Amino acid sequence: MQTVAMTKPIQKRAIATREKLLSAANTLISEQGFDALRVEEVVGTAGVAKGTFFAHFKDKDALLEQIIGARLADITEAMAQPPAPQSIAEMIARLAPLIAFTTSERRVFDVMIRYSGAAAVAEIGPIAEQFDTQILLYGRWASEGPFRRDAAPELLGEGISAFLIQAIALTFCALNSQEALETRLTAYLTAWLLPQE
Amino acid sequence: MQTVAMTKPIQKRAIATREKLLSAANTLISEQGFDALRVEEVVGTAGVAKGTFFAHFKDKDALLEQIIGARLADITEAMAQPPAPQSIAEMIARLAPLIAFTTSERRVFDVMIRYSGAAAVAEIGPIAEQFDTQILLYGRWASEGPFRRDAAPELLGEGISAFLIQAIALTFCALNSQEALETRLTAYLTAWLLPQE
DNA sequence: CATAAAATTTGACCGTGGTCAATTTAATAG
DNA sequence: CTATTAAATTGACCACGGTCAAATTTTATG
Repeated sequence: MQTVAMTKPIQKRAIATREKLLSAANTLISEQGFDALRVEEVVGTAGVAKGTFFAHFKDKDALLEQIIGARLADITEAMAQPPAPQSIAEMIARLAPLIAFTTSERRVFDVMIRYSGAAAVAEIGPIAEQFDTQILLYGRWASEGPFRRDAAPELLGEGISAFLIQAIALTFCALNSQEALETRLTAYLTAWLLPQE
Repeated sequence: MQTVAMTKPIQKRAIATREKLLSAANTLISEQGFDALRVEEVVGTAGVAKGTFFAHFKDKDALLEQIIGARLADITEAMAQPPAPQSIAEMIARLAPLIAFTTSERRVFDVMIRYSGAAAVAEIGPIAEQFDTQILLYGRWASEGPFRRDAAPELLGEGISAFLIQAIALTFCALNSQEALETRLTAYLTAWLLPQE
């Protein structure tokens, strides 16, 4: 036992197997959506045994966490590129891709909510990490736009995130359309970011 | 076919069976908690066949929706009795029973979130109904206490609800304690109800 | 009562997520 | 090259939610 190789005991083909599983899952999801994903289909497509799946992912949701987290990362990065929005309307327009993805399937929203509350944990998951990043981004937006100045940017960011979730949650009730979501979110964010007293 | 009995085609022992199922479930939950509840145990305790369960409840969550909805109704009613809280601290103290129940088990929170977004649907579920009632209550509190006046009470109520959910969601991350929840909620509600500009 | 029609209940059966002891494969030492 | 050890993989198996055609019980009718 020398000084080398202490951090990573051993791994090899396992990385390739994991990639095969993720790739198979992504393919199946693109074909049939998140809700129709079956573990047996994933391992069948990947060409491995069922037990292997659970050697790589704690459960099915852990796989979804990785995949959804990765997609959120792309979306978040794209949202962060342009300069900060200078009005509520601009902000909501900027949030459109995130809203579209989050409302695309009920399952996506459920998994996101379940894994969202993990900020600041040692082993932070990919979804929680994205929530963290988003809150920071929203905080930056709040501080770089013509909005209230009496609260810490991060607090304002957390509020934006909370209102976004609330607006989306109400969307999944049958008769609330996308139109309603934006109207509702506008009311929330106006009261949150532009109080009149 | 005369003029009588058009609304209720037929029912009889079914009501008793439903009561047996609900009673059995409540007993089991009080003994082992929500998460350990098994449909087979419920029907075993109630003395009916498995299929009967699903003739009465669409799925397991539908049963939980009824039970959790009923408990929320009790809690909400108790919260509504005293006069409106006159400070953020009083408000959070008043919310204590609701917070305690909601954070008691992860499963409870998950079911509540899943069924919360149904306000204003024709066939409104018991949990969504309670959310609705709570938002109205919070709106009343906001209007009857020394808080901002530049937004509609119901909007303020929705915000309180959104922040409460956000604070609770963060609780389920390992290292956020009850203490942290109240601290966080205080910050949220202060910024929401008492903006300084 | 007898009989038909509808509501309710039944339990064998299935789909799918998840477990685990046994097997195979890769890494390391002599 | 062989032996030893640990990681990775396997697939039979289990747990549990949910389905459905058939059997049973209730209600309605003459």
